[in-house]
Formats: sequence, structure tokens, C-alpha cells
Amino acid sequence: MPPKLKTEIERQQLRTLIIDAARELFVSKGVEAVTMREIAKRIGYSATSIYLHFADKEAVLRAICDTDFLALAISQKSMMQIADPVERMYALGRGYAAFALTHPNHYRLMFMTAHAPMCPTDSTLQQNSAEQDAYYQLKSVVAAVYESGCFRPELKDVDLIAQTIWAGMHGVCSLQIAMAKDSWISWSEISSRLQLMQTVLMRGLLRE
Amino acid sequence: MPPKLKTEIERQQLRTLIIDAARELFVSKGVEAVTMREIAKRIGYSATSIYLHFADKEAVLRAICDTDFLALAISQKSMMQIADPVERMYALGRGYAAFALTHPNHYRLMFMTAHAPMCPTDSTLQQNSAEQDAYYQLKSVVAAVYESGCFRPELKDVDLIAQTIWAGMHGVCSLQIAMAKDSWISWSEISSRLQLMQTVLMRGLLRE
DNA sequence: ATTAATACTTAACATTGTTAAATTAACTAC
DNA sequence: GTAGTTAATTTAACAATGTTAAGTATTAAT
Repeated sequence: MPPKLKTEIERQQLRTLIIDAARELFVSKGVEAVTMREIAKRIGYSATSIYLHFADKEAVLRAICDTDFLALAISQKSMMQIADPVERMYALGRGYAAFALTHPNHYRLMFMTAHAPMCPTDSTLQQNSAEQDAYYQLKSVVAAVYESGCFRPELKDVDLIAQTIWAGMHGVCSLQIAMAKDSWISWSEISSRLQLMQTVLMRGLLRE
Repeated sequence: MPPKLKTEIERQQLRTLIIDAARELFVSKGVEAVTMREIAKRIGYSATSIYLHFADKEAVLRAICDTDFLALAISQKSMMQIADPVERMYALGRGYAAFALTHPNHYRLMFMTAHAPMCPTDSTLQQNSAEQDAYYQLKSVVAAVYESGCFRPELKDVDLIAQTIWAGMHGVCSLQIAMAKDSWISWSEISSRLQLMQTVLMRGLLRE
């Protein structure tokens, strides 16, 4: 029973209501296991109402990722205060891993599933923003370390360095998320694995 | 119209017929997009026949993974011939990445999706086999390098070292598979990223 | 020749994402 | 203040999916 005409603000509120309900379900049960009807029930609407606000299920997912990328960027912003560039880089890595492991299902959505390409055009986030773009944050820390001359002299490509650091941390986190339950492997402590990866990255990238 | 009674061998043949058809489809279109009916059509049977050989879709997937893990182990076996342990470790890393990037959808199934835990009990593969267990191969190479005293002296946990190397290579490969199309990031060449990761891992783990 | 078991198939189910048609409430114009 | 348009929402309906139940024909054993 649809009572009121809705203002733009109210529409936006319902949009985020859907996003939040969907995220909670996605995160607790996995994307595939959650139905549109279930999301709708959670917020007291019928399933079809969601289609008034999102083109399809994938669009809901993309919107969630969008806000989660922002959450990651915000969570990293505090570490950007640290003065020493190398220390800052360390902290950023730890922060990234903490985010990944405390929100494994968010992380899976964001970095482990190849959904429709996250093109900058239809994202609400601003690329190359120190506030909103987590990759830009990493890249600028790497750039700072580079400026300070701490990297090995043969390393000259800031993007390449940033992507290698990212890959290293992502490797540990994503293996943990996807395979930690796999009893084929006798896993070391996740904290040791993170620690060693950071050490290895630093020793491999920084000059003596 | 079911003509003949089938021997155990014929049943096994049909099983692998299903597996091969399913893999081809999974690999070309992604797991979710493939239907049981489609797999069945491909081999000229009805969808329900598959259930005579596999409990459900997930079981087909697990069987595929099983044979793919074996394929990985076999593809790595040739490199195990290399005499020098450090060289062997390098080669194994390159081989792993080559496998991942030439079979991205196999790789996704094997290492990037958290399906029902791959427990050693119901796998047909032998754990800790130099022929069949890819992780065991990695671990034994790491052990060889350890024996030769080439690792930094503070590194004493062979599993931890192996898992760190694995995570590093996996990080590069899985980011490539999941996010290479993502235009948010200006990706460096995959070959450079692999190369740098290997260099960093070696420099970080080996003594000077 | 009858029976039982096997290897299938076709029908049927419940559930999914999604679309089309109906319904209800509010605003506008007279 | 009533008629009519429009917006917000719902219920019905669709086609497709994984899966199960029921049927059908062929072989093997008695």
C-alpha cells in the first residue's frame, strides 16, 4: 500500500536501506545464496520493489562494492597521518589485511570475484582521491617512499611497486579467505604469514 | 533407450565424459552460467543421468578440481628435475604462474572459490605424493633450499616459507584473473609483475 | 517366461531472477 | 469536493534452474 509521493531524499534512503540489507545477507551467506525476495522481506518490501531502484541483482552488488571501497579508503585514511613513509607503508599493509580478514565476504566481493568491470565512469567514487580511492592511497605512499630514495635503485615504476605490494598482501588474505578451511594444507598461523609477507616485501623492495 | 548393462569400466568412462564436458563449459563460461541440462546435452544424455554418477553439481565441480590439481602436479613434475634447489624454486614459481594464467578458469575453481572443503579423505589424489600433490612439491623444494642453508637464518618454518611463496605468486595471478579488466587500476604488464614478485620473494627470503 | 535390476528418460517441483499487469494512495485541476 | 493523472508498490506470471519422482525399455537371472 503505497502512501506518499517520495522526494529524492527518501528515494536515496530506500536505496541505502536495500544496500545495507543486501550486504548483511551477502556477507553472512554468500552472494549466490541470497535471493531478491529475501532481501526485500528483510526491509518489508516486495521483491519487485528492488527493481525500482536497481537494474538487477548485479547492480545491487556493484553498489555495495562501491560503498565498501569507500569504507576501505576511509579505514586507511587514519594511517596516512604517519610521518615516516616506510612506517606508513607498513601500517597501510597491516590495515589492509585487517580490513580483509574482518570483512572476508566484503573482501571476496571486492577483490576475488570478477564481476562486471568496475569502470570509473559509473562509480560514485572519485578516482585519484586521497579520501575515496584506496589504490591511490597506496600509490601515493609508494611514491613518497620512492621520493625519499629508500627503494632499491633499479626500481623505478611506482605502479609496478604498488601492485607488487598489493599482490603480496592480497595473496595472503585471499588464500586465507578461500582456502583456510582446506585441510589438505597444514596452514601456519595467519598472523605469521602476514608478518613474514610484509617483511619479505620490505626486504625485497627497500635498499639495505 | 538404455540398451546394455554397463561394466565398472564403462561407468568410469561415462564419469570422465561428464567431467570433461563440464570442465570445458565451466572453463569457457564460468561455473554459475553452466546448467546441468547443458552439460548433459553436450554428451547426448539427459540432465538427470548426471545424477546417476554425481550427487549434485558441486560434486561434478569437485571432481574437476581433483583432476586439475593432478594436472598441476604433473605440469610441475618436469621442473623438479632441476638440480640446483634455488633454480628449482624459481622454475616452480614460473610454472605455477603459467598454469594459472593459461587456465584462468581452472585456477579460479581451484584456488579462488571457497567450495566445500577439499578434504583429503574423499579426494582420489594422494597427499604428500611427489607425483600428485602440488603443495608437497613446493614444500619439498623449500625444504631442499632450507637444507642447503640458503634461507636467511631466522627462517626456520618450512611450511611458513612455502605458504609465503605461494601467497606471493597467488596474489599476482589471482589479481590478474579477477581484476585485470578493471579499468580503475592502470595495470603494469603481468610479466613484469610476476618477475618482480619472484625477485622480491627471493631477496626477502634468501640470505645475501 | 516371469521377475528383478539396470540405465536411462520424461514429468514434475520448488526456487530463482525478472517482467507485466493490477492496485492503491496522493496530488492536481476543475 | 470530485475526477483523473501519476507515482509507489504489489500480486501474478514467466522462463530457467537444480533436483526428485515416476515411468520405460532392455538385459540378466531364475
